[in-house]
Amino acid sequence: MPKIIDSEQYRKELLSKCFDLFAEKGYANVTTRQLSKELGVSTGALYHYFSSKKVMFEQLVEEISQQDVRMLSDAAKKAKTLTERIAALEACLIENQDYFVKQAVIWTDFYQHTELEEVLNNPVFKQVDERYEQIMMTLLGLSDAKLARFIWTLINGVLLEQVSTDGILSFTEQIELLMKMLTAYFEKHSTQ
Amino acid sequence: MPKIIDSEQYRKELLSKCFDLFAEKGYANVTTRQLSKELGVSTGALYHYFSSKKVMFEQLVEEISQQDVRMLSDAAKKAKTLTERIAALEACLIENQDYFVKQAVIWTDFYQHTELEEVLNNPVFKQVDERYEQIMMTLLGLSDAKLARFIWTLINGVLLEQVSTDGILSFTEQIELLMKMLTAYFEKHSTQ
Amino acid sequence: MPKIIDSEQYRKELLSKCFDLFAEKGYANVTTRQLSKELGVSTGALYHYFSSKKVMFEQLVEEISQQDVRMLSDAAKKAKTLTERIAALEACLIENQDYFVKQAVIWTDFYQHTELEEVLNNPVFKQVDERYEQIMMTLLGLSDAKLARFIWTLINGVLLEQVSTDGILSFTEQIELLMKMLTAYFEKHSTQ
Amino acid sequence: MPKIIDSEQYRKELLSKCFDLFAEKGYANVTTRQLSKELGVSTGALYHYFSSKKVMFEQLVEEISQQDVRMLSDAAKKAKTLTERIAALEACLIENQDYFVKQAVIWTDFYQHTELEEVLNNPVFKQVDERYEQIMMTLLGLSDAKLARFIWTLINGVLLEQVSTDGILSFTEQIELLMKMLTAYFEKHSTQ
DNA sequence: AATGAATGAGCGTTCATTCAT
DNA sequence: TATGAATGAACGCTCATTCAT
Repeated sequence: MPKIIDSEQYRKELLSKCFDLFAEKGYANVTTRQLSKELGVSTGALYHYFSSKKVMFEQLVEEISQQDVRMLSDAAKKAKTLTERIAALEACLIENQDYFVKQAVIWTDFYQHTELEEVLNNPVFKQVDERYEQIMMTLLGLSDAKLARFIWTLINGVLLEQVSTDGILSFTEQIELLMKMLTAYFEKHSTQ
Repeated sequence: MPKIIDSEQYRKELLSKCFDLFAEKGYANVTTRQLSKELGVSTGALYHYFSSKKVMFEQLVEEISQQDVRMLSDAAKKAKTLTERIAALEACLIENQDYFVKQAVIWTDFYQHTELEEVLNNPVFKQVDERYEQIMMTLLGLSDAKLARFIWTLINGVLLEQVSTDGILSFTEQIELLMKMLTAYFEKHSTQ
Repeated sequence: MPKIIDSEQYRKELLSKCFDLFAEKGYANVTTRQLSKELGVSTGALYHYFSSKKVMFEQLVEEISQQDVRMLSDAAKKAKTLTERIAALEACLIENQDYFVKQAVIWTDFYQHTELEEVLNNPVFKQVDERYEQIMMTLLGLSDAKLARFIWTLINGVLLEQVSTDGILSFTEQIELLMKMLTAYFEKHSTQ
Repeated sequence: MPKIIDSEQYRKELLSKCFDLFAEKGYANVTTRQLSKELGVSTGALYHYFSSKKVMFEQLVEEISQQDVRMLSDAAKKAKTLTERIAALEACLIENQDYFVKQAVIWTDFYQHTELEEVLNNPVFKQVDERYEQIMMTLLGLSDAKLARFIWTLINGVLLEQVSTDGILSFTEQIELLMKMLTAYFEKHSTQ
């Protein structure tokens, strides 16, 4: 029980430690006792850093979205042509497969456990949603926001499939297939 | 004998009545009291027909898969060419949009609340998974099981997106887009 | 664990059983576990009959006020002259000393743990307050509501004193003294 | 030596600052965090000056009793006849109405949260009780200790009534009425 | 077959108190 | 002295499940 000096720093550490637990069991199936045990602190300490389990989860979701943006932004930097961009996205997803699967699970869980009105009115989540749209537009050099969002939707579909099959189906294969579909679609619809 | 039939019939009625509740609130957020109230029976009666809440949910999932197969089979009957088949799938999904969204939510919820090992070892769910694979193969006239499964995965991605945006994004548009992508992919890869 | 048939009846029994506990320890110092143990039921059963600890306490307060009115009404019946009325009040208080002391403690506790606005706006408690006023007016044949209320106030002072001294000071003596004061006051101010 | 004096002085300052908080919310409803925030110190500092919340409360009660004695003693100084004494008591109570109401609340709270045996065996509180008795005897020139104590009891009844009605009933009126009763009683029983 | 009262482990949360700094 | 992060027992309450009727 060393005394924590950088409180903000420690809060983020706690968040990153609870990522796996929430991803594996889901919000409703993780108890605060499990959380505190896993994080190596008392339940009281948890409430010192987060005003409730719900708030903790929300802050985790926020944290994740920032990390996603960071990862995908980095992936986009070197790619120039559409083919290169698609390859870069594919590589980033495959490289960070475990992370992205967990992330997708947590988002799904979040939407499932939050009142819709609350989600839609929450400025943080509006912004997060827009960030995903934006990053997909930038990454693939698209001008159509809906298309960008749609591609992210399909990726999420593949990520969530991993959960239900525990990776029996090859993630790499599926992402490659998805990217081939995208390529076919772009080829067909950009030349017309 | 007639009593058993009635009882079985009644069990199925109860299941279909709890579909909406589970889809809207999620497994963990529905209490047995809510269920019994909604179904118009006592909690005791619920336990007469289902040995636990979990079993009830599992039987619902099974029931859903059978209904899915029925709906998609019907859709496939008249279609002959690949284009017609894709159109039929699109029409079926759009026509039963609400149902399929709820169904996808329930499946996701199910996987999130069940230990993986349990899912993978459960013969019922193995079979259900295979049924989805089979129906997509039949419907689209595919010989590649993985591809069939993959398409179902993408459809699920679009269905779940509806939940998080509450239909702000047009489901019809997205399904159409997905079908266009499939068409482009098939065109490109069947001629090679 | 016999199954309770007359639910309403049983609820009242539970209330009367928790009277002593609340009076001896005070609302905040009685836990629901203590209550359930003392009442011989599970904590769950408590919540079957009362929606919260607070509601339980409020219903107890209501129940008490009704009982008070009953006791004091009975006391008033036979008395005719002012002297007789005062004697009847004195007798009733002394006879039911333990009950009235506990009742006073619970009221005090209630006011101490409830937001004032809530008390003042609560129709039940308004009514209860008026009942005490009314019963004192009837009992002593007064037309002055404020005087009636004031006398009840003084009686409560004596009742609460018993708590802090645990009856070292004779309750009987003090009530007699209070009644003498009342008599002296009435004699002086009715002849003028 | 000067440090000790400062420390002692500071302790008393802290006590006087927490008077309002305890009076308004009650012992059980004030947390040590609230206390430390209100007093402008850390929770650690609180425990430097007081070994526990309970001890803090007890010392406050003691402090109050000393202040009461001081106020009532001052009131008694100039009064000579019984009529003057009663008027002086009345004036003192009315003038310091807010203080005396809070004080009565805290005493009541104290008795409600302390085991009786503990109160009765605690030399400090024995002494405090006697001080009240003494001051009432001195103030009213009484030789009967029980009568003195009884009058203080009635005054407390009126003070506590203020809490439950939030001053809707005039405190001044009620104290005047009480003093009239006392006068009537003294007149009747001193001439016999 | 059906009821709903009863159970009690376990939940999220609080808070008096401690102690490393 | 003084701080406030950390503790963990205990709180009010929930709810899947059982069982007397």
